[in-house]
Amino acid sequence: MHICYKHDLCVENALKQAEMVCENKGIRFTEIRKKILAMVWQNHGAAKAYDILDKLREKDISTKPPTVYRALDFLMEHNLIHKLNSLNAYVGCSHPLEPCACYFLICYICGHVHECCNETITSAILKTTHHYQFKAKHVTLEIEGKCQQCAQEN
Amino acid sequence: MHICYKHDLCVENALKQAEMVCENKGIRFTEIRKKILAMVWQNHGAAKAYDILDKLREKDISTKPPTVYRALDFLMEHNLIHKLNSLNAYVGCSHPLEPCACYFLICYICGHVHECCNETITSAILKTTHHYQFKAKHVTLEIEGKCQQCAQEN
DNA sequence: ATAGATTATGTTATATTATAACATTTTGAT
DNA sequence: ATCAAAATGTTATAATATAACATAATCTAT
Repeated sequence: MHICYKHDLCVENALKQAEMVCENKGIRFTEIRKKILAMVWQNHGAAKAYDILDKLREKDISTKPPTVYRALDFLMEHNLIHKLNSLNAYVGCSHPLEPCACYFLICYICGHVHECCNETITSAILKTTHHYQFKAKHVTLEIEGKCQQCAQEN
Repeated sequence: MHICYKHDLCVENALKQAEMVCENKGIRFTEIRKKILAMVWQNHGAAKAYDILDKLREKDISTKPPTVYRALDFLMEHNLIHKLNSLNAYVGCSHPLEPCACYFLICYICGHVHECCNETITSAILKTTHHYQFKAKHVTLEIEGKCQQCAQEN
């Protein structure tokens, strides 16, 4: 996966924003939630629930699936992460303070996930749903393919 | 779910088109595949793999998951059905002879799935992927919400 | 028409993903 | 300090999907 210059900053930033979101909303950003958010942010790929579980179990063997799923549910509810349904995996949200419909470019070579929140696509979807008088509540848009870097290299 | 005037015709048509696809491609449209395609087409909602399995087991108790998943994989490979990742369920394709990127409007009230293959959305996606020089291979676009009928009724 | 190759199906076992239900602990509000 | 609410712990199991190997059906070339 194409790496950040300093991915630590991404993680740090994500945690800081999460703190703010939770403070604004008056909800609790507990240690487990923090730890799991950091794990999802481990890189710019998508994290699998049971990989997170395994990692937690390295420190505390008694950790169980609901611990992970509850934290993931919490993080999703508050737009701190997104679930990628096509992968059954979870990815950090880069703008939790300003939630919006997000679309994902997923590289099947390197696993990199690019989140884009794109007016062009949003308005195209809106036009379509409006045409059918369909009241959209949630949009899943995941585009799998080969990212620019991987296309060059292969 | 809003029902067809004569849904039998939908099923019949789907099977006829599937015959043609398979004949064109020189692939085998076996009894199992036919039966499972018909089950997916049972209505305009999405069918769950294990519901199909249960139905098959009413006739032959020895039927096992791989039977279902193999048929579903075959049907997907040849664009006879689509998987809805947000539901883990499968829906018939209404134009298997002319495969294209399809988008789905899924009503969370009645379960109706509307397949739309919409130039507006397609070109918006194309514009975005092109911008990132991303070579898209597969698009998952599933829009959950309330369909027109259900919006009126509730 | 038949042997060998290919494709499809049967079967066993298990992997992967996720949740229900209830007990206990921690936190927040009064 | 007490009660209510929220979070976490724990047990059990549900739901979804695949690997691996055995057998059967079909196709292809002779």
